[in-house]
Amino acid sequence: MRGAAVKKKVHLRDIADKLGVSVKTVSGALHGDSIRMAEKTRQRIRALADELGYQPNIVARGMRQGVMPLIGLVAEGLITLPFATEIVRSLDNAGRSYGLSVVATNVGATRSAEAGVAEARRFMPKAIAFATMFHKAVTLPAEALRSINLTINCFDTSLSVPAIVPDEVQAAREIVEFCFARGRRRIAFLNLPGILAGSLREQGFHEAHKVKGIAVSGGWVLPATRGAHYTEFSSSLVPAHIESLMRQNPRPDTILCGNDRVALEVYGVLNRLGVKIPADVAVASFDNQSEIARRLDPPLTTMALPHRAMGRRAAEILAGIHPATQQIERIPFRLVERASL
Amino acid sequence: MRGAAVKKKVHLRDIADKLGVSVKTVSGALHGDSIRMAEKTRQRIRALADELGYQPNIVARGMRQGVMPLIGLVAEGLITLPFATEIVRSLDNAGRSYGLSVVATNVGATRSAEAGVAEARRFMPKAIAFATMFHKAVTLPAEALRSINLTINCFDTSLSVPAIVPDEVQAAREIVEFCFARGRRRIAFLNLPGILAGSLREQGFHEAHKVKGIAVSGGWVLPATRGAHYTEFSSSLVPAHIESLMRQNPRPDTILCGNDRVALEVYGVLNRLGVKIPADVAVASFDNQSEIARRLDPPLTTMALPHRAMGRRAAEILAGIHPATQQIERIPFRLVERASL
DNA sequence: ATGAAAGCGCTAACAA
DNA sequence: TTGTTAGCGCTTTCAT
Repeated sequence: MRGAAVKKKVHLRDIADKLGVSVKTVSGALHGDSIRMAEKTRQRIRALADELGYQPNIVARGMRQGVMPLIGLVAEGLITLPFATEIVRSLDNAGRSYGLSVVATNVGATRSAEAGVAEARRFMPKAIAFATMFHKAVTLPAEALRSINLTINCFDTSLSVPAIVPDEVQAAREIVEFCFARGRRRIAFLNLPGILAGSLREQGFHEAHKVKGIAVSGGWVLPATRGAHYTEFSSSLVPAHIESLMRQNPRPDTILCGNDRVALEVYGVLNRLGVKIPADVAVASFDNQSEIARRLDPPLTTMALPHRAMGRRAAEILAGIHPATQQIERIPFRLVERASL
Repeated sequence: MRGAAVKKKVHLRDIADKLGVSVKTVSGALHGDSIRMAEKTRQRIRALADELGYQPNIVARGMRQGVMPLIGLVAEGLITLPFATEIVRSLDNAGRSYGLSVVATNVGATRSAEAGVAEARRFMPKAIAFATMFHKAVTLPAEALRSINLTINCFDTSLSVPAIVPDEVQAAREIVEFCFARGRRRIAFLNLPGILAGSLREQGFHEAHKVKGIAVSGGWVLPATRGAHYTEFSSSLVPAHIESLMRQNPRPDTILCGNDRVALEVYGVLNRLGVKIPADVAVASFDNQSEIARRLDPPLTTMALPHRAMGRRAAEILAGIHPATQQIERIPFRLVERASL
């Protein structure tokens, strides 16, 4: 019965005994030692190993070698922005193609990054990554930093560890250029105040205008919220700004939103005002939080955060396949064209 | 320098040597063997261990004992419904209080559950859980099932493994009762066709009416989408249904939505029709996908999926602290009262 | 080209 | 009460 063969745990020892060879020979046949070995012996060994469904005990191997086939992932604030977990999924997926699994641990309000890193280290992972749920600068304790091989969606201010982040400036440039290509010329920007993504996107916004030789209308780059930080709780300025913008003459032909949640609010206000999207005013945004963006009416044109690509690239680096070449590697957003622009 | 002491890896051996005792004594002092040991010896050992920052090598221990302090989490379809990752976060958090970390692996379209379980098993976790991103029945291969200690957000049709799921029937009953308490009597239900949560919620919907002796209006339990399954892509029936409902006389005083995304669409249509929420018609829903529910205007009253509680309870069971007592354990939703009802 | 033996760091029998 | 020994399953010198 084949099932039973797979069930019973089979060790190098079993294979060695059945074949009348030593344990070391079997070990060598299955991994390294490729050159110096009778091809025939190796064939026999491999065949039997397959038949018995041999799986090396990675814990034993880990102890011997001091490394487990793991990526330690220390993630900050999984609570707040769950959709960034696409990074985790992608890292898991890509990691597997290099034979690595993921041990994940959450840190945040109640738990320091240092504690998370220490926990990860105890499993002797091949590499440790620190990830945040939105793009930001962090300053990690030196002690922790020494064990971190890569930061994802953030960079340490010391720049002593390679980082992978989304390319916010590119994203803003590209969406603005797309507006221009669509014949839009008067773009208002309801940006996210107080966060890194916001200021970088604003930079790209201005750059694109400059390149095209189009002036940014005064007073049309506005904060979507009152608080310094963009949180669920900060009071929204969207209704006030949109109402004011719609009263102006000429009024904007496009509202660029700091993210899809801002866009969700913008839709609400425009709806109430009877302004048609995109006939009267186009709307575009950042993130591609698909739950929102696809379901809005009309569906929202937005720059998709490259979370999946970031995870893939991170796995490459962590597996040591294709090391980081720059301190901060910026991954481009992708334009998702829907009906709102 | 204290930092250096923590850096250099310290072994039982080091402590034993410095104190002139045997390795076994140190091991015993730090864990089991509590009774039969000179309290003084133990104090000395503990003190030195602390000072040196001793951390047992869990890989070595794992090899010896055949178990690693891990929960293997095999999760299906993290892609589709990222907000269910609250389960993972909560499991991670609660697991840690029992000294367990989480190795997570995603399965789905490209990868069988069996493969995921096999991967998890190789790390010799204390227990393995299988989780899905929405509530459903699954039929896992017998081979995999044997290694699974708990299913989360799903149950195997064989009922041979304990399961933790959200209590959909309770949720529907409770929200309907809340409508009644608010004086609402004519509730239309735009439900999710073809999924388990939908049929269970429908059951609760009817039960609550029956208990209160209020008749369900004929033709007011309607599918939100055309497709048998609720996916992003199935064509929505929301606009048609809402328009039709609003034309009736008497018309509903409440729209209960299959989930928050349906509610998002309902808001759009009601807005367009100039129907005020909740003055003209109240809206309520299920899930509490906070990105949506908090941000809608007015904020949405909804039954929150108990993902966090599910993760906590799962950790208890997996850690063996408080074993499962029933085949299927149903965790109650929580009413989140906002302004839409 | 293969085998024998040591040892990764820890815990569990068995002795003392 | 403490020490000694063996061994978890594997890889890696060192012999053969």
